[in-house]
Amino acid sequence: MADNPPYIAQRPKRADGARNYDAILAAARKAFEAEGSDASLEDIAARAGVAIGTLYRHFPTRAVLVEAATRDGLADLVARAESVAGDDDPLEALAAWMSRAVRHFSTFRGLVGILTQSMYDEGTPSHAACAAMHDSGARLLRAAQDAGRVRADITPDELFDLLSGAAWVRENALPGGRDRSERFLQLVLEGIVAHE
Amino acid sequence: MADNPPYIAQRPKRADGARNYDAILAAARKAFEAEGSDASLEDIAARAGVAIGTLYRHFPTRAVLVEAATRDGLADLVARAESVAGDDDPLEALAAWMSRAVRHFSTFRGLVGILTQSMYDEGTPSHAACAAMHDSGARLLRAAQDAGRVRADITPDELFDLLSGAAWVRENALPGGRDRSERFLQLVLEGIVAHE
DNA sequence: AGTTAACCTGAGGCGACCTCAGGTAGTCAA
DNA sequence: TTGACTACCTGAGGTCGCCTCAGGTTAACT
Repeated sequence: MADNPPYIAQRPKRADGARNYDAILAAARKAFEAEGSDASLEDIAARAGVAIGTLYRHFPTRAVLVEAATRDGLADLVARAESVAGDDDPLEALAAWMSRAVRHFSTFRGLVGILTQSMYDEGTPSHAACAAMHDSGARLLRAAQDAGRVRADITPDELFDLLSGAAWVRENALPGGRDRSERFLQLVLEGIVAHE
Repeated sequence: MADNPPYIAQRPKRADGARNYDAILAAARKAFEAEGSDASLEDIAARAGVAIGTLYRHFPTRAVLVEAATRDGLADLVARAESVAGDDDPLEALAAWMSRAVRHFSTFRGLVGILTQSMYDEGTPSHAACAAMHDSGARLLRAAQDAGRVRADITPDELFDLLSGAAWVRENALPGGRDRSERFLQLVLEGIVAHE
């Protein structure tokens, strides 16, 4: 028990270190978006103008790099949940947030998988952020349920399953095809709303 | 246009060839189930008691091997669709078939992804089988819609999105955790049924 | 200017992918 | 049964991505 917490990347204080950290992160985001979460780390290092060892110094693991690259987005998602929490219609609030979440979950190919793993596996760099996001979503769900707008028998985990499914569909869309995740979410929501 | 069709593996006629083909397929199925669709091909060859070159002779591509390993399952799915097509309740028939499909789609990690790609990308070894399965599902959907049991505005593609989402959830379940795809499917179906 | 430790570099070992030149052995016809 | 044909098999080796580590560099602070 009490495994020491997973390593989380932090921006170095020395000027050269910080510069490289930023460059790697920028290159990583671009590469992930273009090629998915399994993009070549050596490519990322090269594009950042840095030796491979430097990349590993700052981000000892691919998971650590992914966490750093998606940190802001997840935090934003949590913030947004709090901002819509006071809306008139809690169902609208939930739906809007879910749509946002799906979009973030499918920022690049492979992200949903990493996030769903992280959701349940402590010891993963993204776990803390995921847990926070889980709570955000759970609160919105609860509010919609308390208002009688969503079936009472839906659990947060089920909500995230549906959400992940939508994100997966989105991230696996053919390059040309349009986004079908909105429709997915719409259908899912209709299976979830309370029919008086 | 008229790209030549994708290569499909076929069992050789010579005795040694057929033996090795079978051994590789058996080893591949086991490996895929244990480690997902990206299991090491060299391991598979070794476990089949065959040199790596032999594996590539029969299955020039990972996709070809996956196709061969899942061929029977897909065919079975199509057959089953035809067998339930005459059932009393077309919604029941559809639901039962979807549940089966989800189970087959998540035979091993990575399969759903391959199948959804194959669904829309001709030039993929599994495309023909996927297209056949697509039609099977579409027919069941159509029957349920004609009977007024399912909303008329659902398209086959949407059906398969939902189905893939469920399969993805299932194949990404934590080793310990129980299967949540049944519940997923149940919720999805409730968003799809016609409300009188 | 000197010291220190944070930082950077890139060669190199490992495993997986895939190819190909050369060897082996089923099969069939005579 | 024998010979010839050719489908089939083998495994060394080139490529690439992962990751480590011994040794060199330099920012930052005194």
